[in-house]
Amino acid sequence: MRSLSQDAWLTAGFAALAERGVEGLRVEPLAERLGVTKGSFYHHFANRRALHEAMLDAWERRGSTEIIDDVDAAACTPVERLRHLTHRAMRAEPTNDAIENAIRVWAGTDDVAAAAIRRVDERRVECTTALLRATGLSPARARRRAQLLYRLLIGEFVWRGSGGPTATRAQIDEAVDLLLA
Amino acid sequence: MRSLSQDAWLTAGFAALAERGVEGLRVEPLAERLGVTKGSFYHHFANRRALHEAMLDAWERRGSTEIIDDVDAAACTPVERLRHLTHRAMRAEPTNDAIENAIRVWAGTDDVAAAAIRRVDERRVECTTALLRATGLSPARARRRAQLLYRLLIGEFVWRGSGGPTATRAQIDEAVDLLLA
DNA sequence: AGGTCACCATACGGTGGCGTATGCTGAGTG
DNA sequence: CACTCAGCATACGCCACCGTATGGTGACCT
Repeated sequence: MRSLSQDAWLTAGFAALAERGVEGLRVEPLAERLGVTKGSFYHHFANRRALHEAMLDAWERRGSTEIIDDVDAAACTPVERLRHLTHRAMRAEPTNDAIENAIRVWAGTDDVAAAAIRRVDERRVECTTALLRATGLSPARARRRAQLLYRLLIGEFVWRGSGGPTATRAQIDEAVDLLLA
Repeated sequence: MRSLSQDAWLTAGFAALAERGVEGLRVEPLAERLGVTKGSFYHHFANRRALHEAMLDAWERRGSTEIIDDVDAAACTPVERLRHLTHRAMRAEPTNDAIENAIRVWAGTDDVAAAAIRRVDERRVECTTALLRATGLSPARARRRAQLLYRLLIGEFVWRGSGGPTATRAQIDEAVDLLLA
């Protein structure tokens, strides 16, 4: 099947992206990892760039539904939802963290990547803003604090990636408490 | 002069690092940027790796003194110092931001870079912790909140780098207020 | 049985970058 | 004035990777 193999390349691509960043997204090493030659790659993709964009697309698509589903899943009151969302978002998943960080870095030198992560960021902040408003904060304040929380989230991801400490549940709860004060 | 030319390579290196990340730290492009050939490079450095480590060393050396000097410079009360530090640290300086981000990413695949940024992080958090303790917070709480603030700082740097909004003075002040609550 | 096509291998030319070898030049020194 | 040496140029071999061209193979269809 064609789509199956395409997916295999995408999966291998995300693994490489997590390990080495965009620069690790090279055709021949990926082929070796998959146990084939690059002849296969150029059968499924026009060129290296096509893989890149397909990956960005897949990542954005997955990143969009993920959060909303997750927030809708459990917890009823806005505050409970916010706590759930925060814990969920901050929990350590090395591969996903690394991918997100890599794409964020990638965005520094690639317009398509920048556009993708910008849309994802916007959606996430929008979602958080809505939750904060539902707890009674004014629109402007809710947005400011949503951005604050989002910076915290990014900082957590990135710091962990460069050897920093992982936030404890207590720290996360304390941060949310402070935001709701 | 030998040391002068070495510095020129370091300066060019930091510019390349800010623009393209570690992968932009290539000998021949740097040489072209400096208007010489790579023959010059290999006169000053044993190899590419030597430049990398020299840059990490220079960055860490500069990053160490910078903060302490800055905090000692103005403002008297701990709270004033904290505000000054926060504003100073968060102010947008594209090149420095980019260098810091690049080194943090670099740390993901390079042990020497990881060790360097780890030491810098530790020093900064230690400094912030001391300030927070001086405002009356308990040692444990001061440390937790210093880490919180540091995550915020990293998040600000990185988000800005990927197209996010720049924190306003009001947002920064609000964050500090929340931390001191 | 013959044809088609998805899927992959092999071989090739081209490029960009690393590191080395070697030669040139001009400024300082005895 | 001859020597030395820092500083750089030039030219080379090497490697990793990109993309293309072309051929092979097995499954599936008719």
